This record gives sequence, structure tokens and C-alpha cells, in this order.
Amino acid sequence: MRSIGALGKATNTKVETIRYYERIGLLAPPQRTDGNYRTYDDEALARLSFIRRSRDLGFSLDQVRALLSLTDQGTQDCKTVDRIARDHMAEIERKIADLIALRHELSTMIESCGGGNISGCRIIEALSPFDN
Amino acid sequence: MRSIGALGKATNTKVETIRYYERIGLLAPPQRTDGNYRTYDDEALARLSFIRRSRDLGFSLDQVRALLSLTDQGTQDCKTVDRIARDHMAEIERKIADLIALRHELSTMIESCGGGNISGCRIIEALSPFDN
DNA sequence: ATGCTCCCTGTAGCAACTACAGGGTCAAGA
DNA sequence: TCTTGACCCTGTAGTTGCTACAGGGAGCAT
Repeated sequence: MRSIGALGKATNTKVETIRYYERIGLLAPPQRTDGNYRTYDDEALARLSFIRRSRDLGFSLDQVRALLSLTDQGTQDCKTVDRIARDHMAEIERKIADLIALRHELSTMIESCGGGNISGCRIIEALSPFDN
Repeated sequence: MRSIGALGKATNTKVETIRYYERIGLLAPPQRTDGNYRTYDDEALARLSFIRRSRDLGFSLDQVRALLSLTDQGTQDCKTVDRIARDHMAEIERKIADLIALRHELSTMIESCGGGNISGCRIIEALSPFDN
């Protein structure tokens, strides 16, 4: 059994975040000590580690919730898990593509500026709606 | 002069978003009709277009605010503009790198699953803290 | 007894909108 | 003239995923 602070250290999670996960129902309310302190067992540690790892991989809390409920049902519905992971992957692909397009536009814009001694700023011009 | 709805259509911006920009001081409060409707001139259209284009390029509202104040000062401080743009570019590079690393991790995880007929789900295992 | 670190609850803040609720305005058609 | 419908108004609360207090209590060392 460990305190919330110890759990936080073990999972690299802020105390407030753990309480937040409890509030939104991602973590079950743990047992309390006489002094009303939360105490966590190994299962809670495993669950929070799972949540954090999923979050690090970019899953939303809703997706994490879905993954957790699938693992909570003993029936390991691998197809659904696979679909969630693949959907997430597709979204990341989209984001990468968007950012690469953005980088291209930005770099074109910045190139045209060239250092800062031009009287009319090309970046501002590039952002402006009408050609001056 | 145009209504808020017309301005929204012209700049592909929701009416609520325009009012929000006004509330946070990004757009000046426009003139009103007798019936208390907002009316916008061409300058407002240009300003909102600038904002939207900057947002599309991923600048934060704070960055947009800085860019706008630089253009409002007649002195076109190209160096500052350039720095804002380059900082933003660097951040986008970071995001791209992060997402690509993520994609790699995710794809390894998904590959190992292979379709959904395994008894212990490999994705769940990959997310779990301990090897079962 | 005092200080220190930890813990508690509850609420408010962040970005950048979005979505109502509960009304007023205005132009066009019957 | 009346009414319908599309638009507009203000104000407030919701979204995501936390984070940061404020104002207290618990527990341990000196």
C-alpha cells in the first residue's frame, strides 16, 4: 500500500492528476487510512501505469476508458482494441500530414523574408488578405 | 458594410468565434445599426482574414496578437515577425518528430496484434505495465 | 511545541472555441 | 396587416486534460 504521492512518483503522475482521474471515474476510489489519506495497492498502480502509457501514446481519455473497460471484461475483445488503435493511428497520420503541409507553407513564408531588412515585411504580406 | 453573418461567411468563421475575438480584444468592437446589429467594414474583413490565415498556419492567438500589434505599429519590425515565425516553425518540427515517434510505437504495437484471434490481446499486453 | 512535508476538499484557471437559453430585429409572403 | 423564418443580441456553461491555488488537517522529526 502506498500514498498518493508515492503512486504519483512511481507513475510519473502529479497528485492532482490522480485525483482528477478518480473524479472522472477512470480510477476507482481507493481505500483510506484513519487520517483519510488515500492508499493504493498494486492493482491501482498497474491501472494507472496502463492509463499513463496509453496517454503517452496519444490516446484520449475516452479511448483509454474504452480500452480499460475492454480489459475489465475478461473477454479480451481484440478486434475492438485493434480498431481503437488503428483509428488512433489514422488520426496521427492525418496530423502528421497536416503539420508537414504547414511546415512547407511556413518555410516558404519565412524564406521570402530573408533576414529583416526589407521595408515591407514579406511575412506580414503573406499573412495579409490582399496584395499590397 | 456587412453583418456578422456575412463576415463569417466571407472569412469562413463562425459567428460565435467572431464575437469571441471581439470579447478577447482581437477585433475592435464594430459599429452598430439602430437595431443593435454589428456592422463590419473592409478593414475589419482584412483584419479577420489575417487572423484566420494565421490561425490556419497554427499560430496561437497570443502569437496572432503579437503579429497584429506589429502590423498596427507602422514600423514594420520584420525581425520580430521573423522570430515569431521561426519559433513557431521550430515548434511544428518538434510536433512532427513527436508524432512520427508515436506512429512508430503504435504501428509496432498494432502489427503484433495481427487481426484479433489471439487469446491474450497483444495490444493490451503492450499497454500493460507487467509482462503476463 | 514547532516546523516541515505530505495530504484533504473545493473551486477556478488555461486554449480556443462551441453551444445553448431566452430573447429582439427585419424582410418577405399570404 | 399579420406571421413566418432567418438572422441577430447577451450571457453563461460546456469541451479536453489537466494544473494551481486557498484554506485547512495529518504525521513525523527535533
